[in-house]
Amino acid sequence: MAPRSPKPLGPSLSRNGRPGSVTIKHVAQEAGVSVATVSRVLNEKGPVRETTRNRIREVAERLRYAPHGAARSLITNKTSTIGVLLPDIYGEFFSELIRGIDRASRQREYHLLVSSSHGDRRELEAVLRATRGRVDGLIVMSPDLDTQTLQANLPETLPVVLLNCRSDGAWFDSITIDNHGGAHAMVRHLVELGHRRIALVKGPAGNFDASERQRGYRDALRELPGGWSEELEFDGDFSEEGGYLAGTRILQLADRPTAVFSANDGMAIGVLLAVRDAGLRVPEDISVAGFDDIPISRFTVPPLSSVRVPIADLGAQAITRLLHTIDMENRHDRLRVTLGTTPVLRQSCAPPRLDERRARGTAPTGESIRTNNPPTAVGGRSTAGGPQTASEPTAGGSKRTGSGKELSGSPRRRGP
Amino acid sequence: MAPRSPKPLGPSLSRNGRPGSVTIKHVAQEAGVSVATVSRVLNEKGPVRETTRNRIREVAERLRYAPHGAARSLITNKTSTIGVLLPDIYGEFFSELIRGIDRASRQREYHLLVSSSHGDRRELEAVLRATRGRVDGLIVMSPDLDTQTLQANLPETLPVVLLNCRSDGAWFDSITIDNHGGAHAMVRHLVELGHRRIALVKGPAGNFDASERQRGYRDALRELPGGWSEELEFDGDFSEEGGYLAGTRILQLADRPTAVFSANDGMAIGVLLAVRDAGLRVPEDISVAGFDDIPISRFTVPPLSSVRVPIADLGAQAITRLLHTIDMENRHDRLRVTLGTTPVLRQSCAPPRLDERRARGTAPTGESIRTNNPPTAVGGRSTAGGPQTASEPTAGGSKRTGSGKELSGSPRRRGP
DNA sequence: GGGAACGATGTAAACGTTTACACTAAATTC
DNA sequence: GAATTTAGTGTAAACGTTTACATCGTTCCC
Repeated sequence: MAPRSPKPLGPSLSRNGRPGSVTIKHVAQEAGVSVATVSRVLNEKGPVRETTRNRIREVAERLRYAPHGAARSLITNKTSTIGVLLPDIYGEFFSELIRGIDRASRQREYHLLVSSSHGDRRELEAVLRATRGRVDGLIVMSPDLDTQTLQANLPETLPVVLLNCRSDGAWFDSITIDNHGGAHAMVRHLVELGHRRIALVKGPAGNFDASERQRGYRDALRELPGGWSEELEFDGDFSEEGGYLAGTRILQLADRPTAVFSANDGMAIGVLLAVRDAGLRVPEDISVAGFDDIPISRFTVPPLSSVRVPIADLGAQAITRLLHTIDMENRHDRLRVTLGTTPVLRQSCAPPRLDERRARGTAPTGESIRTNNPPTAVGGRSTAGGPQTASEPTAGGSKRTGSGKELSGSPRRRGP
Repeated sequence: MAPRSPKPLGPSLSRNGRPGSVTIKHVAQEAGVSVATVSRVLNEKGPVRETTRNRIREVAERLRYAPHGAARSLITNKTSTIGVLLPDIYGEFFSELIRGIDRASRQREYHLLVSSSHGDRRELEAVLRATRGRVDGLIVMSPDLDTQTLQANLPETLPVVLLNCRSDGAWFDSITIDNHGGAHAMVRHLVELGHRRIALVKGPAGNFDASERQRGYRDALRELPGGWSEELEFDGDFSEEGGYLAGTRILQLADRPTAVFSANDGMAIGVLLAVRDAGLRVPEDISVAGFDDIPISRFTVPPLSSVRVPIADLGAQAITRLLHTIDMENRHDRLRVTLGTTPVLRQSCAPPRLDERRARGTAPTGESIRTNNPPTAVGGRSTAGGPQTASEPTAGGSKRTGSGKELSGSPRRRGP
């Protein structure tokens, strides 16, 4: 590629004519030392005389020298980059996750090589192979993919953390959110409110999160005499549209359910819409609960009960673990962590109507409809502990003179 | 670092003992050819005998060889990676943008090095320098940052596309969305509905998008006899909370505005909430419009009028331009593109009450409150053309028997 | 049959770093 | 004052590729 040429390199002009790429050689030449010394100064390794050091620093600064990443990682075998493989689309969840990962990695001076969509398997393989020599580790989240492909296409030495995947038999580290526990707790809560006929809006088939949440739903209902029934489970695809469709179908059931648990918030919002379009009210006529607690859920009408997921934690922990593995050269044993999820109760859930409860014989424990819960702090993250009551702005039932003071949550800037 | 050792390298064990990293040498040795030949086969350059080629391919496959990215880019001076620098937090907008960029770049077999937050200037500088030898080009979006720092810390040869930045005097390419035009058109629409007293919820000070939208708002009002007035402009920060606060203050005005234009949808949702909490109704008592048309805006109550922004386009165009610049080695002239934005009308805007209009003397053109617009296709993206009527599911005013059939828009999966 | 042209392959230089090792001169130790 | 450490620096190998050039057979064309 490069023509063979004599030694003398122009002061800040590399041989191939493109200016601007000043190398360590230029710095060395300009400072009148060898490249080794420059390298030593810049990496603060080995002893260098004070005066020399200053001179080199000054020259480097003046020439705007920045080491060539590829060259460096070629020899050090470190890229200070970690790869992030994400499923096709993840909306709110996605951006929050990236944010968590980014923050944690920046702190440790690592870069992020992100790949957000990998449709078919061949594409995934291509991406995987392409990562060689580009990343020091990999964070993979692909709830509808098999880990086989991963295992086959990655060098065994590459540290990998699986996020929220079914990690069947794979020897990767994995960090998961407690989908099952969260769903179970939320449905359990609905049951405690007095609901017996609770519909489910499922997530996409084959999706790990979706199936775990379904499992949680079923297990919660299994504790009741009636158990669960397939006819109360409706297909969905994690989209608002899908939720709307499912909601519409649910409302057409002869014996209408008194509550709907949706496998994510997006679909739950679709259900809310369907209920409204059918001329019914939430939660008076039917309760609705979601999963994920995306930011907007506090602002739906009525505010949506949901299951809070520690998304940012998920990312941060993945990074921590990954970098730890990278540091300890030797492979330690496989990690499996499950992060707790927390039900957050808002106004979209209430006890079923009195008459319905009477008809079913579930004893009422208080007045018919709970409106405004007293603000209570949301803390902890245990799944085991029962659901908690949210302290966020409640725009629920009817009039409240909101002062705005109650607005809580981290002041995240969104938009533009 | 590596100990000097004799030539013979184990069949698939690199010298430093870490297995798994099989190099081109291993392949060459195994296939009984020189590395040059292997390289030629794998890159499909130069003539190689059919049989040799097959043998090499087979060996490479068997050994799971993947070229070392860093080594390759060291010599080719191409990384097939482009860097993406984003502002701290961008929620929906952010993920959509990444998605657009990712899709476009993957198609061209480019990787993405993402850096989403760069707080202070020193941090940004560090990130910028770190990109040397890691990326072939840069996409930068930082609506509240000066381009000076960029210019100072990047090699002149690096292709850069600025997204939605004030590109004062910089010689970078820049692609911008028509913030001014969109805001202008939306406010203009409110005016045509009969509104005269229109409040603004501003974005964060110093933010480019925010200030442009404010300018659009002012320019639209300037066309009226009254003009604009500072006392109708309220501080915001692009968050729902900020919108709620601003909304509350707006409603407390003695002479209450009949409409509110918010610099983004998040704040507009906050305003919706504030109105509801004050016991008033949208759009009967007050109209509300936002900006960005984030997915959720179709599902608020009532559905929010907003300005659609071609986010994915923004990303895709940036990539296209960038790669084009990379291909053409020589620098052509600076590009400045503005992408049109499209007002999308939903149920959150209606003519002001009859009595109010009479009091102000603005002639009513029809009946008092427009409820359901006939579904019309949303197309094109011209800002110049007037606002368009949305065809999305309307959950507005009161009961509608939604069939779900009207649900349109791309079937984006969200969640989980 | 003697080049010329070409096809197939190997050799080795480069890319920009880091770092083991060699070397010198000064400082320390005995 | 000699021996030994130590600080400061240079030399050159290595990292894993790509590719210009050299080499060696063939085949082709008069």
